[in-house]
Parts: sequence; structure tokens; C-alpha cells
Amino acid sequence: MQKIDDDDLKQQFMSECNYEFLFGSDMAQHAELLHFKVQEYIVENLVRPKYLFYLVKGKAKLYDSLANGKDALIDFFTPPCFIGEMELLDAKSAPFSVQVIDDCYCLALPVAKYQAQLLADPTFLRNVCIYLSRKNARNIKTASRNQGFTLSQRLAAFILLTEHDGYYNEKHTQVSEYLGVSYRHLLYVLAEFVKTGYLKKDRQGYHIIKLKPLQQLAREVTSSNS
Amino acid sequence: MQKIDDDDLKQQFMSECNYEFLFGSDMAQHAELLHFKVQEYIVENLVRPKYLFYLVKGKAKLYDSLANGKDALIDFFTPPCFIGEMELLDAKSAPFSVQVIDDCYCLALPVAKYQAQLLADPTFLRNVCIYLSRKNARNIKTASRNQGFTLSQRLAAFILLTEHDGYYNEKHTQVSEYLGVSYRHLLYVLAEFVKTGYLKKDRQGYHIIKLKPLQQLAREVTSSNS
DNA sequence: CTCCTAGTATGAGATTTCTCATACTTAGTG
DNA sequence: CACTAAGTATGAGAAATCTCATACTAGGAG
Repeated sequence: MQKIDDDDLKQQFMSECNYEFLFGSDMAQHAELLHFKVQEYIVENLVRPKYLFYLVKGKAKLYDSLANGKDALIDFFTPPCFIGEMELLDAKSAPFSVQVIDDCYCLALPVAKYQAQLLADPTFLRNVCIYLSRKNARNIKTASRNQGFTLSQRLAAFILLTEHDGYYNEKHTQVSEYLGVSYRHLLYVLAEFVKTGYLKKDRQGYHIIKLKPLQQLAREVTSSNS
Repeated sequence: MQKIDDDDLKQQFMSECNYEFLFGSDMAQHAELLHFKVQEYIVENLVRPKYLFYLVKGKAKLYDSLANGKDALIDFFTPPCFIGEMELLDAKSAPFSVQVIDDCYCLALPVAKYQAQLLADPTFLRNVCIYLSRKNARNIKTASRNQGFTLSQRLAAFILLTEHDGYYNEKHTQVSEYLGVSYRHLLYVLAEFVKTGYLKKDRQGYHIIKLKPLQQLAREVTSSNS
């Protein structure tokens, strides 16, 4: 983690993300701009963060480490979004890990100094409530899909969700944790898609060849898609 | 759903659950007392509720119905707790179903009339934030456990969690949806516990005979138990 | 240039979990 | 009292998924 002293950049991020509108009073002036490198932790498992973060650029993942060594990847964070809000609100919460996937910039408010002020600001609280509510709904959807559908179905849906220009290019290690299956099994089903001719692998990644059957597989997963 | 016009009872529930302290202004006077029978819906799938509920007695379940006919039981609601807060906060949310397990009493505020007032009340918002935050953390824990551990381990943990006086007495239908497995498989593992001598079934229910090995099985599930 | 880490790949065999079929029991309802 | 819905139980076979082992590749760090 590194503090970035570049007011122009900070200002740019703030206006891109409408940072000032998150609060009822002018908190923007107190925010620091922080930078995190790939694989750094924004929040480390069970360590209470010192800032309330607002992700303005990059990508991160929220995950839960289980006692048997497995990791469950719960959610992806993409700008703009709060990070560390659970810990700000609830002194008793046990923080989950948030780790950087692509280099991140965050606007950050020191908790110690501004917690009281934030907890009395209805504009801020309303925004956090909505954010938490959507995040919870998303997490519930993901969890119930992981439980209720087979990996072929979920993977088809995930490929269609993350595809760019007909190419699927996600990291298998991460995807397996997100879809809640072993790496081995993910590769197995992926290989099956290739064998069936739905996908074809080339230098650019996995190329979607047969869209229709993938959509068909994904149909039940995606429907009821709030 | 039935409105209960019993001011004494309402007053009693309010003081039991510290209802008035949830708000910055006196909302208590506007709350109605409602009663729901077993299997009634407090919130029906995709139907926006007309009230913000506060469960003061009884038990209910939150679940997500998937397009393939399966239901994922996400969370149990026990007093005191909000119901319908996601819908109050976020106009875009797609409500999940909340169905009564044991007859419920709820204090209820009409959304149409008081939404604006509630969304400007920092005391209320703070309470909802904390509630949402804990609920989300709980849901995440449940989901990642369901993914990361085998049913024997999860069931052992669940038995120890819900046991009363050495007896396990939950409904298999519900538990299977909560633990994210088929009814058949739950019964299979349960029968295994009986065969191994961990449990013994009598008129009162499943009696815990060997606590130690159950605790051992549950250990990794329960550890990291925020 | 070498080492190390993260990521990709595949095989083989074992478990876990699912589907479907079929019965039986119990409590509530007309 | 008969009917119905919800819950309990068990068998058999199939599938989805896991564990473990083993190789190979690419990129960053020293």
C-alpha cells in the first residue's frame, strides 16, 4: 500500500466516481488516495482496517478462508464501491479478506478520525445501506446458484457473463474458487466444452464457437436474474 | 396475515425488543402489530412488501427459488430482526421470499407513508446498516461452509448448533435446503450417524450418543467462527 | 541466467451427492 | 371419517465432484 500525493489524480477519481455526493458534509477534503499492487491485501483476514476505502480503479476480490485450507471467493469488487464498510459499522464483525486482482486505487478515510461523523451522516448511511443491500442480494444469488446448479450450467453462465469479443479469458484458479469447485473439476468441464466444440482454445484464449448451446445451458441459471 | 388490535400485546413486544430505540423519532406510535400463520409469506417472491417489518416473535426463513425448481434456504430469521428492509432501501431490488416457520408477530410500518422519514433518520439507518452487515457476514459464512465442507461435517456442526438437551429435532426438509443438499442425501448421512452410533432415534427425536466424534467432525466447520 | 511463484493441464480412482421410485406416517380439513 | 399436504424413510444406479500425483509454462526477482 502506498499513499499517492497527486491532487490532480485524486480530484479526477473523485469526480469520476461522484465521491463527494456520498456524504452529507465535505468529507472529500479528508480523503487520501492510496494505491495497492496486485495480490496486496486491502483488508487482511481478521485484521481491522484503519480506513474506510472507496475503490475508484482496479479490481479486487472478497474471500473467506476456511479452516481446511480452502478459500471461497465470495465477491468481486469493481469501481466504484466501498471496502471496509462492515468493519466501520460493526465493531464486532470479523473482517473477511479483500485482495487485489488488478492494481487498485482507493480513496480512503481514516476510521479513527471520522467514524463518529460518518455514523451520524444520513446521506452516507443511506448510500452504505443501499450498497450493503445490493451486495447481500448479489452474494445470496451467487451462493444459491452455486448450490442449485451443476458446474456446466454455472460455467456456461459465467463464460457468457465475462466474455469479451467472443473470448473467455478468466483465471481458472480464481474462477474455481468463485464457482465453488475444485480447480481440477473446472478444467475437466472446460475441456468438455472444448471437446463438444462449444469453445476452441487459441493464443488469445478460449474462443466461443457455439453460442446457442452455451446460452441454453446457462438459461436456468441466468433466469430469475433480478 | 392478520392485524392484531391489542395495544397491550403490542406494547409488550415493543418493550421486549426495544423497538422505540431503533428510531430517532417516535415511529412506534405508527407501527401496527401483525400476525402471520405457519407457511404464510411475509414477503413473497418478487412482490414488493408494503411494510417494513420487525419480527418480534416466531421464526421465519429467507429463501431463493431457482429456475430449476430447487429452493435454497439462505437464512433463518429469529426475533428481533428486520424484514423487508432491503426493499425499503433499494427500489431496484428483487425481493426474496420470506416464509413463516413458526407463527410470527411483526411490528410493521407502512412503507408508503414513512419511507422518506426513515431514510432521513440516522439512528434508524445506522441500525439497519449494522443489521445488514451482520446478516451479510452470516450469509457469507454459511455459503462458504456449504461449499467448502462435506455434508457430514456441516451436519455435525448443525446438529450441535441446534441441539436441545442432547436431542436433535429439526425438520429434514428444511435442513436439506439450508445445507444445500438433496433431502435424500441428508437422510443418508443421518442414517450413517445412527449406524455409527453417534445418534440414536427414539420417540423424542435423534438423541446424541457420542458427542466427541461429532465435535471432531464439526471442528473445522466451526472454527473461524467469527 | 536461474530460481521461484502462479498458473495451466491431464490421468486415475475414490467420494460425495443426485435423481427417481416407492412407502409409510401424521396432522389438519371438509 | 376420508382426503390431502407435509414430512419421514429407504433402495438402486448414475452423475458430479474431489483428491492426489505429475508436468509443463511464463514471468518476475535476484
